Amino acid sequence: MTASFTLPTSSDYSFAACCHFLDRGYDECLYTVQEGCVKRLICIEEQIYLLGISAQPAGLQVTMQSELLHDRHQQAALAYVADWLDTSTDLSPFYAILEQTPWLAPLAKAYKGLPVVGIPDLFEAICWSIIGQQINLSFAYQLKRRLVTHYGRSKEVGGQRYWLFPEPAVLAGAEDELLRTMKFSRSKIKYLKGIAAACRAGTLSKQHLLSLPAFAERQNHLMRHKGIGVWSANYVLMKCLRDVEAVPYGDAGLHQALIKLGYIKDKTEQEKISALFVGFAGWESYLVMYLWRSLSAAKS
DNA sequence: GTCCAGGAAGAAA
DNA sequence: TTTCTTCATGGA
Repeated sequence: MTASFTLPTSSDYSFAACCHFLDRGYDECLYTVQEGCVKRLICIEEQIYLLGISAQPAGLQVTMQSELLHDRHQQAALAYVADWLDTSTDLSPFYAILEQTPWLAPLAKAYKGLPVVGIPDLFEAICWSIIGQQINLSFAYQLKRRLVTHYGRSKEVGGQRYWLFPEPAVLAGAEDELLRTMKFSRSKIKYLKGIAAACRAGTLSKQHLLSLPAFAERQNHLMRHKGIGVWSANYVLMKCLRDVEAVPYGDAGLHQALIKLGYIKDKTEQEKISALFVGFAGWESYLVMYLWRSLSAAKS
């Protein structure tokens, strides 16, 4: 059975802009983007649903397919989509700042309505940050696909198989040698299994991170775990905890974008980069998002 | 063949 | 405290 709901969005919001970001040409295995419809599985209290998300005049249309549907699960699914796709942030203050900077102003126009697309699941967000360390993105997506299709649960709907990111308990017990054949480095294996064990044990949780009042505390709590450095901590805080002040300093994509726009000549100009973000206080992660988006030239 | 990717940890200086 | 080395693979 299929149920359909409407999720309101902020005024400037553009689902099309989301779709373009979600479908930048990488081999993503956790969702599909086809004809203006995003589909992915979601697991709520051991119940698996296929979500379909598309645009409608009043906001987003979210459909849920499953054998049975609990009201509580419906609310959780809508909350997940609202968090993932950042549907409630009013972007106009961000554009006001962006347009004051001539060399950045074109980004506001080109990607109008693009929010910060997140990764609501903490374990998934951390794993993705570790997988993506120091390797090119296409290889990172290859690694993620091997991990997900081997250790994740899946469901076939309409001839298409969809996947959930693996559970911490499953990855914690993964065989090192098998992960090696998937081309994970020994350090990535060690980091991923350590994070999996911490998440399974509950010593690392989104709920606890959210309870820490200061940004620096959340950063330090993440960085206590092997495999999470400054870049990963900030990446996770930006994509999962939605800390707007989280900037993944040192990020290769960030450097590329700023070089391409002519703001810096190489990645050594770190002072200039931090100076730029000072002017975007409260909207730092949005600037990062737009800079990343500016790297994929395909569509606007 | 070389360089560097959406870095991090451990060793060495 | 700062800098160097290693990790692993693949695309340019």
